[in-house]
Amino acid sequence: MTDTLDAAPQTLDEIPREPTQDGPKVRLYLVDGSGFIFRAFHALPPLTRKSDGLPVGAVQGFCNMLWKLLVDMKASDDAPTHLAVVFDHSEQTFRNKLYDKYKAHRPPPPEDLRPQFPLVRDATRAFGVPCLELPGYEADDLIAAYACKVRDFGGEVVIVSSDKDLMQLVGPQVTMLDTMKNVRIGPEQVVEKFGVPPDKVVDVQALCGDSVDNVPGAPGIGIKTASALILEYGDLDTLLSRAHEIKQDKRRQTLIDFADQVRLSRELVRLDCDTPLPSPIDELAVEDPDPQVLADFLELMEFRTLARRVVEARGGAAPTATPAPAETKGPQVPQHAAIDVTTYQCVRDVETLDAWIARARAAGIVAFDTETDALSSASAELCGVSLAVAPGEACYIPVGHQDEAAGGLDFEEPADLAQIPCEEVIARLKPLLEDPAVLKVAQNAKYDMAVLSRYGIEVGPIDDTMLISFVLEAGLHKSHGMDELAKRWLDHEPISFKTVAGAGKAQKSFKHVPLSEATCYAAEDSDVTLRLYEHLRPRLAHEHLLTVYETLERPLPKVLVEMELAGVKVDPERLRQLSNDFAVRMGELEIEAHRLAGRPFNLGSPKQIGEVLYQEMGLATGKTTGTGATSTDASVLEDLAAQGHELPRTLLDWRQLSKLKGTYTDNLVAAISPRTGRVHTSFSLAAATTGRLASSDPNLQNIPVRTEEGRKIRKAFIAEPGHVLISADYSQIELRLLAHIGDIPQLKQAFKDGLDIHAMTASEMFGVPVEGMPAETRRRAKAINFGIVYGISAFGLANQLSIPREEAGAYIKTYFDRFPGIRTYMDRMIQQVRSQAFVTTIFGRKVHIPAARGKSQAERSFADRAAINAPIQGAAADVIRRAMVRMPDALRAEGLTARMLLQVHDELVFEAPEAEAEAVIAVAKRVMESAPEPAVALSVPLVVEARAAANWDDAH
DNA sequence: TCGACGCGC
DNA sequence: TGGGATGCGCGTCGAT
Repeated sequence: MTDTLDAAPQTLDEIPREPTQDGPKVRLYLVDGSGFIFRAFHALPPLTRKSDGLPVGAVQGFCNMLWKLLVDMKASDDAPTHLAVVFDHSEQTFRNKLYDKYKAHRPPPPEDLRPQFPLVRDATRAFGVPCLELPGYEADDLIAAYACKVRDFGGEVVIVSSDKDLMQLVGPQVTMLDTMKNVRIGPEQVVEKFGVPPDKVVDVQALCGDSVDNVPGAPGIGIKTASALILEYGDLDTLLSRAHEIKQDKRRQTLIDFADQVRLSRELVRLDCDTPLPSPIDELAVEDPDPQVLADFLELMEFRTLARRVVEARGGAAPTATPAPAETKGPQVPQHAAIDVTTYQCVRDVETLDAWIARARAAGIVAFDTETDALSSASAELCGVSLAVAPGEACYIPVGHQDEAAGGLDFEEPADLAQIPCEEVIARLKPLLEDPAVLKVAQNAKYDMAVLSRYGIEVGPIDDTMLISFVLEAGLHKSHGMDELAKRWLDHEPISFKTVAGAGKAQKSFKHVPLSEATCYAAEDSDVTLRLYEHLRPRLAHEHLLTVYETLERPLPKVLVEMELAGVKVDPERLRQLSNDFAVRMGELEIEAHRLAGRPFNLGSPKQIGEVLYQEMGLATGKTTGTGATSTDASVLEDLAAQGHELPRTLLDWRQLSKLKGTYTDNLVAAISPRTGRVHTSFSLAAATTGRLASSDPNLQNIPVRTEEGRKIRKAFIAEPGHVLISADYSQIELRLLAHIGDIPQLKQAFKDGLDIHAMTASEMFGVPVEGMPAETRRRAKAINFGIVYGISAFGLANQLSIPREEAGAYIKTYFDRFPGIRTYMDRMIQQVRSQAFVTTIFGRKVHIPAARGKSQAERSFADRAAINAPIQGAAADVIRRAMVRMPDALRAEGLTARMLLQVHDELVFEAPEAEAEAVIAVAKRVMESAPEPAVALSVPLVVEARAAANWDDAH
């Protein structure tokens, strides 16, 4: 191989495996990754990836720096034997326990920077360099710990950073390197900066403090004074104990008054050399990057210049052929051996468990899945956890398996069910599942996160194969469940749950499934998940959907878990009373209906209603259902009632009550969790192709609101004592987005002027002034506005407004004449869906509409309407998702304890202490109205209306 | 398991 | 030509 990287003085074989052994001296380069990201972000002009607008400036700066370092290193006399990039883990460290204001004023990282954090770690790995990070510690502490260790073994350390906080580590064997300014920092440079040698830097920093990190220090003392004092008295303790000797009155008093604060400051700035090392030093040995992995990464990031440099440095020619178009090439997918469930391991002792955890850490990635004894994550108990560290390398860790209650004539030998105690498993898995340096992968991560959060584990960082599939192929498949994905991509049919647990009446809880079978089933799920991840994840970047995934999907499971676990309080007494009331009135209506029909019949059966109305009473409207049966739906019954018939009205009234009672009152009471006394819905992220969420078990997105009777149910949604419910909803969000997307000047102006949009539409269409406009005129315009969003036809509008079809057709024609931009928008979408079979939202979400390739005209018409609607409905869904992602932090930043409980497509419902109501409304409005920014600058304002009240109906 | 119906946005 | 003729969900019920 002529790879120039091989020309480095040491090859892998010569690198000592143990730094303690005799042999070539260790020379460790530690790159301050976190410091570098921020520096690159602020120093370099903003750069976005051309294909999809993903901000990548800091990643590019980082890659250039790392590449330059690797090249320079080889040429230099002090080339490293070992190398790692060190990252901060979380905002909470032991320093926050010492001093709660430590780094408290730090604003959250800029929005453009956040998606780049994981990418920089990807970059590091692509260059074949280990990433180091540790929960509860800053990068500086890890750097200190490694530096001390290597130094004590007689090795050398080069810290690639310009952070002054690291200068305390400089010494004969430890230097710093500022690659951006290309300067070395040794003891001399430290004296230049602090006026004292490195071993006194901590004392000086303790005295002068640091406003950026919120280290208090002593007021009025800066570097000059501090270093002079330390030089005079020798060290900080001596200075403080002899503070009374200081001549200057003010300075003397300051040091006496603030002695404790200075000592605390010293603890905050002193780096901890005893920080545990996440990886042994010999695992940091310099290795050449895998050329293919690196090339693939640079290609994905579209760093063409750097990619060319890397190829040239290797001695190869720069690629001359133009790469194939992105859509046709497809990313590389690794090939693996077929799935074999007999190879999985059942983990039943801690040594084996620890070995699996170590393998996961070494791999830096682990797929996992939780097995539970129930479907609802809010109540499910853990039965076990499976892990996969590589394709085919998976295990199952049972924790709650039991013998089935031995009853009757069961003489079978009791199975060996020895398992590691649940608490032990949780305690050992927690650090792994929370480790920022280990990526977790799950299928439908929300479920596992909800289950594990009740065991005190906050899983992260995490990728979700279901959401990746959804981003790539929403609309192409009805479900993105694992079994379907496995069949589609791995050509493999996983063991079904039914096979191991049985079905129907005979179904048993997973905890009663024998361990051997449970292991095959559970471990296979993790194995499949990991393989799916390897298959699907590369496509995100390749198909320019990484930003959609990172911003609109990946952050949401965590947010939704919090909402689902919070639940919403309902008043069971009120609902029971309503239910009784409904039942009584239904009984009366039923008697009345039987009397009118002349015989008893089932009011709940459309078929029997048809017999009574159409055959026996001879009524007719002619409307039929899809299967040819005569329809009895509400619009038909309304027509018949309008003709003066009594029975249809009775049926309509009965149906309304039946619906309310059957769907809402009774079931909501049944849905109250005995554990929390609240109702916990489940939100689905991958249900509606447009990106809307869906709610189920129970569905809290279709609680009645339109009728007086229905609103009684809404009134049963209440807040805890001393709290209020707050409802914040977007006003006309879909029409506003249509105005923006379709670029409709009159609509945009009307929204900017805050006009009544339906009245303005009516005025524009019918040429009547808004003032004194008849209500009916406005109603018609409103129906048209909504119809347009849904791709309505003249027939549909005629039905909606009960007007002749010709008249409806004329309205639509007038509408298009007045707002020609809308016709243009519709035609554009129809053309796009017919040529590509998908449309996109302004945020980049892709909605596939395969019916556009359908055989029948009906199918294609359907596709046309979906194509008109999807970019609007989808953009609205994207907007509220963005608001939801930011909401918890925004509330917390204002010191508010309010919680987000529900999302109803254009509405968010919160629960807050009464005293917080106003502040919460302000935050909710701000976050929701600015949600599109900075990704999209809308040409219309978004307006959110919010109210607080004791129940949902009054708040809405 | 399916279709009809009806609740929401 | 002419049938079918507003988007996206979920839950209940009766009929099969």
